[in-house]
Amino acid sequence: MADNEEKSLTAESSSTSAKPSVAGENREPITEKKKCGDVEEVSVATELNRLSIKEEEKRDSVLHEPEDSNIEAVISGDTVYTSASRFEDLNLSPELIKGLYVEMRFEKPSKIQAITLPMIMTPPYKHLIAQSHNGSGKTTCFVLGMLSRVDPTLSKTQALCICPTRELANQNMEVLQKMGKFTGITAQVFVPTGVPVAKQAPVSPHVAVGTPGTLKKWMTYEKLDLSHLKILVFDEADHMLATDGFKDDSLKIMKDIEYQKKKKNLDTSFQVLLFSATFNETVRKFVEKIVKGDPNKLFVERKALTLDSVKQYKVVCPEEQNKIEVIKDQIMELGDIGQTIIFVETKVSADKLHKALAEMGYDVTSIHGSMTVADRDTVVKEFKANLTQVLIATDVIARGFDQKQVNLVVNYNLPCTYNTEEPNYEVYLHRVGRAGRFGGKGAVFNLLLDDGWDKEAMEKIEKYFGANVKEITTWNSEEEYKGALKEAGILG
DNA sequence: AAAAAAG
Repeated sequence: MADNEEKSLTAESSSTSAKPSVAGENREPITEKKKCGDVEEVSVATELNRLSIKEEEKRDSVLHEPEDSNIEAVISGDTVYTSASRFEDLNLSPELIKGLYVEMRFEKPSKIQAITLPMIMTPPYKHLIAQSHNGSGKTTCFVLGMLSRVDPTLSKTQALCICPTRELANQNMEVLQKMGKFTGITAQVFVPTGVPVAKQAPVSPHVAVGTPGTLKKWMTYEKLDLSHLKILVFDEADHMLATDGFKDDSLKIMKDIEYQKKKKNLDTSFQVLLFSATFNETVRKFVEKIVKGDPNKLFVERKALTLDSVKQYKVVCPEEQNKIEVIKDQIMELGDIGQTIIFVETKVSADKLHKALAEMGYDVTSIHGSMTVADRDTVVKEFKANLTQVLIATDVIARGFDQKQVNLVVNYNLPCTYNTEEPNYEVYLHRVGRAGRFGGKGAVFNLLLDDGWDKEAMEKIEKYFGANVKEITTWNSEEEYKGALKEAGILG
């Protein structure tokens, strides 16, 4: 109930939405253009290199960026976008600027923010498909994008963000509320609460954030009117539009928005932003078809996606039971290494591992989709408050979950693709990305069995990302684990 | 068989 109450972000009086300049007068454009049909292939590598030298000098900035070379950008149309080296370059309202500095405590845009924010905010508002590394600041891109495009004086829902899980929806809502605290913009999260949607009163927050099922419900019961929508965001877009993900729901919501607009004889167009750290070839092709009319695109080369700051290790355990011993003896007894997430494949194995460790007297929590929403919320709240140190999880929190203190990720099982022999490369990358947020240090332990599939899958993953995954050669050697964690920089 | 969902 409380979750679905409309929340005002207001702390001060509102202002009209800001419009950024089309191109900076005194700044150099980020692009070197090469004509290629009606689309221009644009290399931003030169600019990025220049930026990284600059950033090297200012070491103490809040946002530490992982290396962002190997980015490929395609800009459509004639608009020249200028990389925003400061938030002031974006013509944001003073209230939004205040939110960025005072509430978020940002100093300047991260690389992905510097590049995409002008693309998002400059009219004509083009669609954007943007890929960038885990922990590089994508959320700020689309949250700021939504906030900057909302007119606070118009009491209509103008921005919508669709997320794959309630946890991510809640997390994005928190960021939005913080960033927009001084703007007067209202926002509401749409996730299951236990109260039937049919019994809810109609609402019209400026910004809506939610999960597909609940959003669909609110729309079909005509409790949420999106006929004035200006901007639609898909967080974890590759999963939101994947066949084995939320493709049908996502397309249905897009159709319903158009229908709502048509019914009121309003312009049916709206800007679409697609953000993710991963876009495999299949999804990428499909995604490019979804957003019509030459979207701006930003992609990262696959081999450049793994974070250098997060060291990866693998260890072959003779028996399944040994995995629990590794967790017990090598991880639970380490002392101060920050927080840990242990990923398992199924809900049942999450419960089993939780029970096993609890019986040995260890203080762990777990989260998966069969738990009550109240329990899920509590577990996340406690973990985010640093009250718990070890969290066992299914892939509910594989994507997007942002907790800076997570230094260690354990893959109790390697992620596999359902009904195939293939490992799930995307999920692997997302899990690993829970550690080392915003350039922080991290380590990953992959617990393998000696049964063939595990080792093969691990090798495929290494090859796919060109990753260096070092082997811990003796599964029960304390020195080796400690050495690994010291090497990763998370053990003193 | 992860996830979302008064399906």
